[in-house]
Amino acid sequence: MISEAEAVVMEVLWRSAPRSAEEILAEVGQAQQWQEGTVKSLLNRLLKKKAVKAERDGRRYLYSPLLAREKYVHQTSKSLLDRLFEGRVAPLVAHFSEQRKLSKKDIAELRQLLEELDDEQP
Amino acid sequence: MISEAEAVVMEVLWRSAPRSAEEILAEVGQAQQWQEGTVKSLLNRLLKKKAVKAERDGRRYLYSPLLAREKYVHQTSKSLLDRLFEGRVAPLVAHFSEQRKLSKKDIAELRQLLEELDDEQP
DNA sequence: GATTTATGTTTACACGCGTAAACGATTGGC
DNA sequence: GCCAATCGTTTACGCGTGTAAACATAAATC
Repeated sequence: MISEAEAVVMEVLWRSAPRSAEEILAEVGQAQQWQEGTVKSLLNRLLKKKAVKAERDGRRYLYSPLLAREKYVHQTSKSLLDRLFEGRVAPLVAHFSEQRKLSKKDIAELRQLLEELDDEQP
Repeated sequence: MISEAEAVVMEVLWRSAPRSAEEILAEVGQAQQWQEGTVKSLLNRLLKKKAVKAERDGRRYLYSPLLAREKYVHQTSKSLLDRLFEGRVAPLVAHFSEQRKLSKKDIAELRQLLEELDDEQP
């Protein structure tokens, strides 16, 4: 599985790829306070894990994701649901509801979602 | 923060406490294939992190949670939401919905939840 | 009282991660 | 052709984790 720092790099590539190491650093350097070497290392680990691929572009490489964000998000979330909420979504929502941590926007979107589910397969 | 293996021990204590190391092992040994020493180590790390407390009971200790499950669940889930879903619940539910990973039960419970929210503060 | 038994405490060790420095190779400029 | 800049690759190092063996200690038994 892919680590948290690695995921930061992936997020950049998921937003737009292919990208060079330099570009990735540029996009993430401020927020993360990373040096160049750090990004290089992370990219190499991601290569080893087959989460990204690299194609030569002159003297440098351009990196693209092989692992789809959808898949990563799903694995990660499912693992959390399994560990904390018996593998189901509703208990998680209930938890946030009890903690008063549902925004208006959340509630509106959830309503919308459920309506759409109604219309789906009758 | 508390690690995944440590959380397994916590779950036992959250279900019922106080418990001895032996009892914890008994409850978790099958599933985890852990030796006694492993549980002892995890308990000591949890003590150091102030996630559990120990009270003497004759020759042994009985352990109880200091960290509330609610709190742990919240920290862990919020961190995931922040990293993957802009910090909000609805996008997570949408994700599982798109993946057709909402059970009937989930959907029913979500509906219920939203109805209850209606009734709350008018 | 000496030995075994039951507990807890200390130490260990390999592995992944976050973070980077050092090294190497290729290329562009003079 | 040599030097400097630009990339990528290798190596490093401390820290947390998963997993446990080794050690210490106190109580129970013979």
